[in-house]
Amino acid sequence: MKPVKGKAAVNKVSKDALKTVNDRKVGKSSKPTSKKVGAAKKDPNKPKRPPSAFFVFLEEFRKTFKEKHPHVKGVAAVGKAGGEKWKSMSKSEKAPYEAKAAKKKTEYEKVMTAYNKKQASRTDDADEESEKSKSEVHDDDEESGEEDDEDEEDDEDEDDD
DNA sequence: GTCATGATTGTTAAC
DNA sequence: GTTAACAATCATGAC
Repeated sequence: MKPVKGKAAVNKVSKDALKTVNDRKVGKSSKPTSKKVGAAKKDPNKPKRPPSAFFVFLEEFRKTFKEKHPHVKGVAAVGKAGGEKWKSMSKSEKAPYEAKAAKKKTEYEKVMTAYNKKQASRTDDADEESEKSKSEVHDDDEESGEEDDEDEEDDEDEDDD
């Protein structure tokens, strides 16, 4: 179990936004306009974004990096090294990672569609349910089970390449 | 014991 | 079109 991930994912945002942004793009513009900050509400049920090609590569790179530099601790060093290597890689070298990322993206779109549908129907339902739920215990819908796409991950994984 | 931080790039979504 | 947010990772320090 890794409860930390949940929080890490959330908390990292703040620091990421603070520093990364500051370093990366803020340079171009100084617009503190909090766009989604206020509008974006966090949905624990919302599917996570798929890893980009770089992240797919990073996963593998981390393993290699750790083997080569077992004494190096911290993800910062790995991230930096991975970033440099990524830049030095040729398109053909990145291809397999991009393919994997594309696959994940497709899945993500699928899940998102289902999620959006669910949200829509839920909102609709919520309207009616809100009345009923007053007297009834709203059953968790999360149900869970519907998440379907899980099975795919089985065959996806190591694909070919 | 729990949480934030650190570093990277790509992609997405909101404006 | 622009830009902020977020995706993974994990040892470590701070509280």
